[in-house]
Amino acid sequence: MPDPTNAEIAALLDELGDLYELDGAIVHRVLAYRNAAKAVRDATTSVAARTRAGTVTEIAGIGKTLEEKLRALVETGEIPAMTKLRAKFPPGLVEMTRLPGLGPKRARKLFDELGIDSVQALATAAQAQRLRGIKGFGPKFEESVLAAIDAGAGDAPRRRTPLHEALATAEPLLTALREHPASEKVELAGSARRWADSVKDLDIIATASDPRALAEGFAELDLLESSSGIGEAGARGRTHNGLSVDLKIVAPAQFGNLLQHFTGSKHHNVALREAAVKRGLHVSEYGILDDATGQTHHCETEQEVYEVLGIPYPEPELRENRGELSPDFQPPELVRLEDLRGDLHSHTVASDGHGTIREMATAAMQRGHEYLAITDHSASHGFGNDVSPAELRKHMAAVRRVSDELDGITLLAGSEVNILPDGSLDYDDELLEQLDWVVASVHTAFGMSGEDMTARIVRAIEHPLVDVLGHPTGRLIEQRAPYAVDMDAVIDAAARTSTFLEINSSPRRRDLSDVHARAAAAAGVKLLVDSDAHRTTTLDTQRWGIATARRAWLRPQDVANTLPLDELLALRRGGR
DNA sequence: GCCGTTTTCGGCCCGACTGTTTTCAGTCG
Repeated sequence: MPDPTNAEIAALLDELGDLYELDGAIVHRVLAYRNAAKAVRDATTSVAARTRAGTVTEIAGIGKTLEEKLRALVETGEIPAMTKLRAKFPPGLVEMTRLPGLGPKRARKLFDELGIDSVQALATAAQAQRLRGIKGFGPKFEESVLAAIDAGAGDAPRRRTPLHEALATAEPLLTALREHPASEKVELAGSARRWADSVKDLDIIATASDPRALAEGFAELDLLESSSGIGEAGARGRTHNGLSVDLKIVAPAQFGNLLQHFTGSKHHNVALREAAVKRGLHVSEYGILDDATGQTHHCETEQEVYEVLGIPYPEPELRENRGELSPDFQPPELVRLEDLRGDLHSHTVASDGHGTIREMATAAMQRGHEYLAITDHSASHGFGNDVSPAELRKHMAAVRRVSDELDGITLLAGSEVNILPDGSLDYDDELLEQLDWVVASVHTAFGMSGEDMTARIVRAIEHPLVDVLGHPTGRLIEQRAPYAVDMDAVIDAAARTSTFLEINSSPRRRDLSDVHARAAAAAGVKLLVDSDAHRTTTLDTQRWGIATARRAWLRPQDVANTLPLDELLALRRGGR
């Protein structure tokens, strides 16, 4: 039986929290499960392995009791308490609590008193007006719960919007607000400001000379499909692509407090407030109350908020409660887009790209790059645009010719080679040896078992002619889960063989993820932020890869393509 | 259930909104 992944364990802990909540456990106990689930999800090593090794309680949020439950899970495949609770509460009950306005307490009451155990049963009872007989429930509740069910709440949660789509929606809104005569300061907050993989909605914080005029101007924007709640405090809107936007207009003296609060993350804010309480300070979105003086600090800027608390300012990308609030936090000098000197993964018309070698090279130069690897797909790509060995030889010659002809950029003749299901590559070594640069990636047979997939990828990493593992987990944000692969083993193999790991910058991928990239860097692996561009314009996707790198706490020295080409190549195994 | 430069017991972020209440519990972000 394979070990459960961190994501699987986290999901179980979240479910256990839900079940204990229905069981009437005190809120802090439930919160402990939710915190533990987050800690597991963010853990940079295998929690199952750490459970076996007896070091799992070193993870903040996991104590003796949870260690016991994790041990049972790892050794027997189940947690006894969970089995018991699952038998006690039908799964429909947990679904009911996903309805707005219906939490665990009231769901439990409906289950106990009316036997309602599913969203369907709830709808039937509400229609028959049977809910109003229960103390604490009335006609309004019946009405709103039916409306919510009608609107599809309680179905699968709505897909979060990938960041690049969200920012493409947000940027014209921000511009329009900044151009409005009544606006003063306008900033994007929320997970979009933290450059998260995806967002639920957009939060915008503003100050204005005439708040109501700004709110009305916002509501009238053609960019919005509808709006509501227009007033001096702001307005709420919905864009044509279905994203909801909250505009909050605040007094200039509190702009910093509000921006900090609505930038989050929620976990960062909770931890921040806990830390503040220990210093006799109480943080809210409106200010910081000082117990000692009874005074409330209002902060015009976010920097002031952290200053008053005596906490070093963390960049928004770091605010996930992953160590940025620990007492020994030193703000890292995070890598920036302008630190990159080149790009080591790109495609041309030779495979499935849309630009010629020269077009891609010229576009890379225009972006200030000193080098670009041309890495078209290999022989078995399978989409009708593969490159046969004979074609590859010609292609290599063409890449080198263009490289010689252009001043100011060096092209590497490379390939993105398929990792076949058995871990072998689909060009033979004799051909690979002639390439300047080899990216190895999985493009087929995603459904393998974790054990097989891990062995497959580790074998490719161990191949002496492979320079970098491309999009290591295969995930597509909000679309496809990573393949079952033991990332500890992959990172270990990469560290052992001096193989680079890629942060593929395609905004649909951002793979490695922030958590895995951080683990890789901690293990001494060098990362590459690559565009995987398929046309000249998508060379710009490196901004998303850099966002992930920053969320992974990476500094320039962690990212190899911040180096001049000769220094980068010297880091390859054996300085090949 | 976790955790400790107040504590191994007794705390555990903060505020707003809602509907059902006669002072508030539950829910949400």
